[in-house]
Amino acid sequence: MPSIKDVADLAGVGVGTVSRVINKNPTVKPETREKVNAAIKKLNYIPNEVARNFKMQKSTMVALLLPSIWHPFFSEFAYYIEDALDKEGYKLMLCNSGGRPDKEIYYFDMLNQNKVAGIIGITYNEIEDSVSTDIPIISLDRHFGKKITCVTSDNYAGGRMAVKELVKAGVTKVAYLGITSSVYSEVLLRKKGFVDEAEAQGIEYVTYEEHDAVFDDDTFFDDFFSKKEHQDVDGIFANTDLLAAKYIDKAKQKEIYTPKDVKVIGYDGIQDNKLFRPFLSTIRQPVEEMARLSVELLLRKIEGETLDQDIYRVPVMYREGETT
Amino acid sequence: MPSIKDVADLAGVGVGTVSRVINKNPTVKPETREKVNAAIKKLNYIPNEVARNFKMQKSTMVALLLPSIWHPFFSEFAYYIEDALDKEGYKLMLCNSGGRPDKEIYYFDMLNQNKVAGIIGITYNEIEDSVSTDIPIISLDRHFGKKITCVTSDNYAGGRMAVKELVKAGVTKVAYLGITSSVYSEVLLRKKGFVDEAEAQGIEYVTYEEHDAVFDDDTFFDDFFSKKEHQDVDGIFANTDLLAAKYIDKAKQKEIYTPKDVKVIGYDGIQDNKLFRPFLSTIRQPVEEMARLSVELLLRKIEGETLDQDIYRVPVMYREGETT
DNA sequence: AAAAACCGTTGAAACGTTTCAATTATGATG
DNA sequence: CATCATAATTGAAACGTTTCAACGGTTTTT
Repeated sequence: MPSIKDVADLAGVGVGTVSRVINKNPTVKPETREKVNAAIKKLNYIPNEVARNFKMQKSTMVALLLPSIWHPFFSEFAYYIEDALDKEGYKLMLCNSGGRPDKEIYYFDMLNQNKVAGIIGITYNEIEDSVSTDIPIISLDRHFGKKITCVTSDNYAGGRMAVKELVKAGVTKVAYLGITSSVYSEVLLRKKGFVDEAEAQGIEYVTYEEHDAVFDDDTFFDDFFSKKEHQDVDGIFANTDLLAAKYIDKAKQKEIYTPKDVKVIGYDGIQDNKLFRPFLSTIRQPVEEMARLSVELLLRKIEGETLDQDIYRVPVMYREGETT
Repeated sequence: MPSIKDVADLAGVGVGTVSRVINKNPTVKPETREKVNAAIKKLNYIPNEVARNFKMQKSTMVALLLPSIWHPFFSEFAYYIEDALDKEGYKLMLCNSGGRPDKEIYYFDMLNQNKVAGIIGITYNEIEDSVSTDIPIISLDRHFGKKITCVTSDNYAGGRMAVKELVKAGVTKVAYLGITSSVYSEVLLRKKGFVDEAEAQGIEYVTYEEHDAVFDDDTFFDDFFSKKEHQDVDGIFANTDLLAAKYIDKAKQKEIYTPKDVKVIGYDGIQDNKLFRPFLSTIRQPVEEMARLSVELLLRKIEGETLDQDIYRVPVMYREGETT
């Protein structure tokens, strides 16, 4: 592999000059530039990015740390993250934590050692502690404080919106279905929005939740359907699209049909092709916008800018499907 | 940030010794190791992976180059790739090419400059040329020759299997639906298997394909349904699950119902949750196995081993759903 | 007691780049 | 033509690690 030294020798110039040519520094005479470029071509020289990162003590690698790329929401999110990063000359490193705190910490350590330029994280952990580092971080859906900027959808508005739409569809009693986690997350506002709007509308409502550590499809729904106060529920707002889909499936087994007997609204809006049926009515998070905003904010932090907010909520919208 | 030098000074040893401690080289006296570890802890020293990569002239970064992480098949594949790589201490860099040749080449150049340890690629391009490099490569579904090892599912057997299952389900005339690309790919064997098995079974069959550059849902299916020789088709084998899902949807609009009027089998087996309906009958590629095999082979190439085959075909299986 | 063998340790060199103080070349001015 | 100002170029130093020839100390062998 030819190095910058080889190019310099062949072109009959100093290494500094070659470096300036490569980095498009304008203070180099056109004819010198010519010579250097000729030498570069002749030797088939390509700059060693690793050496450059080393010398500069920084890289253009951004890590995306999420529970699982396999999940449709995250894979769409990752798609836009990569696209946005690439447009700015950054590269994406993908880390699946499985939502496990130990793995999250393990990855944070690794990212530290690897001096990534920044991190976009979707974590279930109290990451502030693992982050003694000064690597810029964007957190999705979880607000930690000044140091870590949070990007999220307007979960509260989404919760209210869901109830409004259910009421508009003519339901008389609504239920909130949720999977909770042991850490605080903006996602909790979906429930708050639901409750507030149900009370504002003066409609009967129940909430029903289970912790993700013990969550099990069968137990969860069997419990739900067996409770007396759930019998007359005819409107469902589920925490996530996946939970909504599971509900619809389970309800069908109990001969409760959607949307005939019960209207269902999910949250996320991840369906984008014919493989996904039924087409859910849902509160759609603007995934692309959230991804691009995350990248934009992260890069601004990397550039050393201080952001004016430490939480950014992007508006959601209702997308009508076949389940209301 | 403390460096190895700082640790050495504090521990009162040479830098070489610290290096040996970090790298678990056994030729260091226990009490020295003790001292060094104490110094490491005291200074909160973490090794600089970038410097190490630089010095070693190699990294532990593996790139996954694919059309789009958004696609369910690729996102499942990526999930297992990341898992397998992480288990071996490697990291994953994700590159979405959009299937565009120019972007594929652009990424290959970039990966070269970044001296990644290896590449796992799902490409639509004649990549041999862009790969003057000696970076080990695994290619999914496309066989290029000795230099690039190919991992694929047994497409031919899959094609035959699909016909066998359709026949078993009682169909009398089968159609192959496919999207083709301009480059050779193992995927073409799905069609060959289909044709061979249809002839072996002595069943009527047609094949119907469109190039991906001009593919359009409406045109494709309107054309398909309008042809006289397609009227009595009652068994469909679609190139991919997504195409199968689209067919089912379009057929429904024409009042051709699945599986009552027509049995449909797809290829891939990407459905894994309740969001995906109907549950397709499909030829399932063992995604996890393919991913782990890809990583295993790649790492063996990275270690300098020469592999005994240049194409590895892993067996597929039939998974019965609701569409046959 | 000298020589040999072994063990543990040392620290300079090297990896390929960028940077910047120093140097040289070029051009303008009086 | 000498002087000065400016433009262009040079190359050593530095980034943090690994490696390895050399070294000193201890034990074993002769």
